Amino acid sequence: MRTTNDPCDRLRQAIVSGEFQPNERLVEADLAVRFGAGRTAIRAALAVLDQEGLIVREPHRGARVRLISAREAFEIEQVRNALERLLARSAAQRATSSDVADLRAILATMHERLRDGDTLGYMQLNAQLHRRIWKVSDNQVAFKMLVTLKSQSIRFQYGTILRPGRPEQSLREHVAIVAAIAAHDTDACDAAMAEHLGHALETLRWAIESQERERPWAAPRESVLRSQP
Amino acid sequence: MRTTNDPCDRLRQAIVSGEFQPNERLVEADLAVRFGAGRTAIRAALAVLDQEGLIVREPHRGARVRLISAREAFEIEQVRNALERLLARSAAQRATSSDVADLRAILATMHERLRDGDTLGYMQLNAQLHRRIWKVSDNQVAFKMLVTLKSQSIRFQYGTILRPGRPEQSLREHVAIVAAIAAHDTDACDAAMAEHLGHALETLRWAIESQERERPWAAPRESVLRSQP
DNA sequence: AGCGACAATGTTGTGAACAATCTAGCCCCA
DNA sequence: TGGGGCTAGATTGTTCACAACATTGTCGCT
Repeated sequence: MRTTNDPCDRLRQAIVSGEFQPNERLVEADLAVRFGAGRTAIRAALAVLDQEGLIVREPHRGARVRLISAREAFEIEQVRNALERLLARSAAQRATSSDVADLRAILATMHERLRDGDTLGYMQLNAQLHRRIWKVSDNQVAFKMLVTLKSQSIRFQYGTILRPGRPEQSLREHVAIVAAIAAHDTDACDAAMAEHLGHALETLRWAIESQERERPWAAPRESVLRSQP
Repeated sequence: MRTTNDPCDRLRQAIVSGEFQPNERLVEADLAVRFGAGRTAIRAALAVLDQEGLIVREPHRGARVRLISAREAFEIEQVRNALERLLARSAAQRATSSDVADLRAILATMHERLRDGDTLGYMQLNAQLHRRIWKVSDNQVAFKMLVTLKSQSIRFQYGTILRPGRPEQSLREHVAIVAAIAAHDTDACDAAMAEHLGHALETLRWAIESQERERPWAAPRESVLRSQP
């Protein structure tokens, strides 16, 4: 069953789930019949998605799914890095024992998934853990930004887990983060999150490079990949 | 002379410049005649401004200028803090000698303004210096976010400069930041920016509290002001 | 007087029609 | 054969009218 009928949400879902390819044209009339909505509603949805950075609109030429360049993926990941560290600090301050229990429960399930080789399930729990931390830290502004960033960069997230040995390392890092939160150790939590996301950034770089190795024609490669230490 | 005719920009300008009071109703038809645009254009503008967080829209009840709470102002300032530190690091890596010269020129002018007691001019140059640093760091994603955040929190920025002794201290901090950029010392630049924005956060808290002391009835005060160390 | 139903008014949401603009295919001519 | 201009179709941008909804003031009843 579908939870919302808002064309905006449905279109967003369709884009992030890869139902529409990058650079694919989004014709208002087609979307209208597809979602059973009027062209006005579609138009409003496109305006929102444009603001969110999921699509690009050119005057009199319509909207297309936005293709996130490798360079932009790095920028997004860096911003995510900065915001997650902020929220990690805040979470270490505010976390209640109930919060910590939740986080540990997620961690335990992640451990199971990893043991069973359920990589996809692990990834989902990974995202869930981070979201739970965001919730603990209780910063609405940063929260919304992170959600938007996530939807923009989702296309790049899939390759990152394929790196050999990465899931095991990732789990260890998450354990450290939750431990720091439980201990209310702000600086340690910041450091643990920084280390985790530093590795995530490194892995993203690896994923993009290996992807470009397979099909170097796919995207016009950006020159400045290695910019951050 | 007016630079743009886009109703969205004009409406945004009108809101951030205080032409519309917080919580004031924004009736589409009125705005349409005021800006000489159709209701459709106004509608699109409202959608954008809603996404930017400058207004709130309720179904069938129209749009109002968003009132930023003190709590939200803190959240915004914290996010700004995190992003500016990121960009400061990046700027320290990438800055060319020409960039450094520009920054030093701005700094010199700030010094003059301060000596002449031109506080408003100092504030404008302050913003200009920060923007120049953003440009050096060359992270489009973070840049756009910072611009949006700035427009949201502009109402709170005015009080901060009034704190006794703050401008002098602020200038010293900016000098330290630019010095770190010139030396390409990433960590020092991060630290200098962190210190600067930490003081800015503290000053914001002071400004809000003194404002509430003058008119405690103005806004329903949030309970958790002192949340960050 | 107090209170609830209800009409009157103002405002937003939506669909249809029309105008403005872009794109692609075609023809004509060198 | 290949390129330039032109027409036809497709698509977006805009206006208008009207329906849907919320709010407010009024009237009648107790």
